Amino acid sequence: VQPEALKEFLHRRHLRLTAERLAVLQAFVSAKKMLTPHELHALVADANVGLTTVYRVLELLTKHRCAQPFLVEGEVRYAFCSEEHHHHFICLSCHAVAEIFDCPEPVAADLPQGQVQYHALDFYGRCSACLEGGSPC
Amino acid sequence: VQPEALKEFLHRRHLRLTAERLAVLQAFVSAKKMLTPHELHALVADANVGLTTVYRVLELLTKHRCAQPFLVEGEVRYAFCSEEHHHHFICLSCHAVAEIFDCPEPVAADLPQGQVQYHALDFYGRCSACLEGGSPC
DNA sequence: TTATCTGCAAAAGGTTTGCAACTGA
DNA sequence: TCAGTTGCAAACCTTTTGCAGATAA
Repeated sequence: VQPEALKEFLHRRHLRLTAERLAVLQAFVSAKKMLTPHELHALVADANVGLTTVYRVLELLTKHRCAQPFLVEGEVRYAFCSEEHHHHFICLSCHAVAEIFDCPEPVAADLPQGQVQYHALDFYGRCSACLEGGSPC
Repeated sequence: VQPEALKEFLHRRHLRLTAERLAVLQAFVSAKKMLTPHELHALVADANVGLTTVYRVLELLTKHRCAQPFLVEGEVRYAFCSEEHHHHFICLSCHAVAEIFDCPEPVAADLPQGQVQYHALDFYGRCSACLEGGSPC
């Protein structure tokens, strides 16, 4: 998400573009990995953004489906998400996230077909960086 | 899980069969839905089982892959899980869980194939009971 | 008998809320 | 100007831990 896109995103919803939101969003997007609120706060600490604001931005993004919380090994981690339907590849070692736009449209025979509203499909493993270098990302 | 199976399960791991564990497990299995620790505690309250014990049983089951925590609408909910590979159908209204053993073996083209260790596939919607009756489950 | 398990109370974390000051539009 | 936003501190809730008493094996 570029500054312009963010401005447009916020303006469409009658929300204000603030330095804090910009800082949080840029840190979040450029991290390209799942972050805990605490980790995200650490990334914007030098911009003097409070932890409360980090929580509020995450809530805002989640509500607008631009972020999604996951439970990874007991911790709540947020991933930045595109608006299109997609899945994820998540690195268990460094929590890097890659979006998978090629949906295999999973169909299980013993599923109550008419009742499904949506599905979540996530792949877990190790990213190439973590497989190669011993110390990851 | 029947009492005998539980006894065998615990004995194999040098763990003790207690009335509390039996009560929690039976309530958990027979609920057939995702429960918060708090909800599970309420189900065994008349058996005088403490909340701490509920947490400890859930931790034990999770460690042995007999339970799995999910993040559903901001809440941590546990589902009882078979040992075989399976997926889930989760009712968004009453949190009923159905295990899906027919795995579609999802393959996405743009996925780093060699790196995937496992995948999670979950279907969300409304169970028949909730679709029919207005007041669900 | 004894290592394990339980409940209670306290501690520890993580997340949310109230509020006064600040600020983008 | 003024509704929306922020940071701080306090409140809240969930989960974990320490410990003394109870108990399965």
